[in-house]
Amino acid sequence: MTEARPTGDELVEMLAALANPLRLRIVATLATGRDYVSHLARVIGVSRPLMHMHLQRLEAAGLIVGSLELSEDGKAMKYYEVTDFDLRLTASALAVAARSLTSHDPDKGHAPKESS
Amino acid sequence: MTEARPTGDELVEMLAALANPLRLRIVATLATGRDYVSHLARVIGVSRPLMHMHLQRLEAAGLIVGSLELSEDGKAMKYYEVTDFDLRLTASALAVAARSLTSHDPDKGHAPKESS
DNA sequence: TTTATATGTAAGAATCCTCTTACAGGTGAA
DNA sequence: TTCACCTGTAAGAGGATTCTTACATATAAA
Repeated sequence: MTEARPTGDELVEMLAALANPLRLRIVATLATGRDYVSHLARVIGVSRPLMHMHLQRLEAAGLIVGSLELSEDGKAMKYYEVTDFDLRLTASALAVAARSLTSHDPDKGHAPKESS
Repeated sequence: MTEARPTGDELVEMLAALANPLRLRIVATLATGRDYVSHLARVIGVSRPLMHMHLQRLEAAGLIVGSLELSEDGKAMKYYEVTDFDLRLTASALAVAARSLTSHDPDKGHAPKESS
């Protein structure tokens, strides 16, 4: 187990990264082996800038990692691969993660009276 | 295990529902026991219409269920409680779920040439 | 009747997300 | 030089999310 226990904020970021059909498909594709962005964009059928953005989102969440390498013919290739994350989503597990959320805003008075 | 294996689309909806600090806190609170929306809004510190919206989102994803009941003094109370979902998020598990995604659009030609 | 509780829902603003188009740079081969 | 690859990023449109305010309903108690 590499990804021990993410904080609430980290968990939200991970879930947000995975809560997208295209990004889910990207992770699924990378699960079968590493690949570089242009090829990945072609395989999945998406424009390269769009792929680039989604890969950044997944990497920021810690679900994939990229490394810029030089191919034999000298071209710069950015290879991505999945990290070995393992998240368990149950109500009680989420309750634990929720304790470390940093979006309380206890000062800002929400919940106005709303009396009509 | 109640939630056997959601489809790709269902999984995305579940993840999207959980990928929000407030909704994560709602699930965490309901994990300690059922509650009705007005009280839940007060406890968490959010306006009731906002709580209502988030509860709908969570219920649509199948993470919570609500039941409208009549209290002793005749008031209508909508109680929500968590379902016993149990999701495992690994790269290979996501790869399985991704196969049942319904957002291919194989006709619509993405990935234009983009040659400058 | 008025007050307090509960429910639902609609309209609008502000913001975030998604995606395309267009530009910048680089190397190697014809 | 030109073409075919690779990389990155910025601008803008369109739509989805999030949240507030405001309205509507109902019951019980003072």
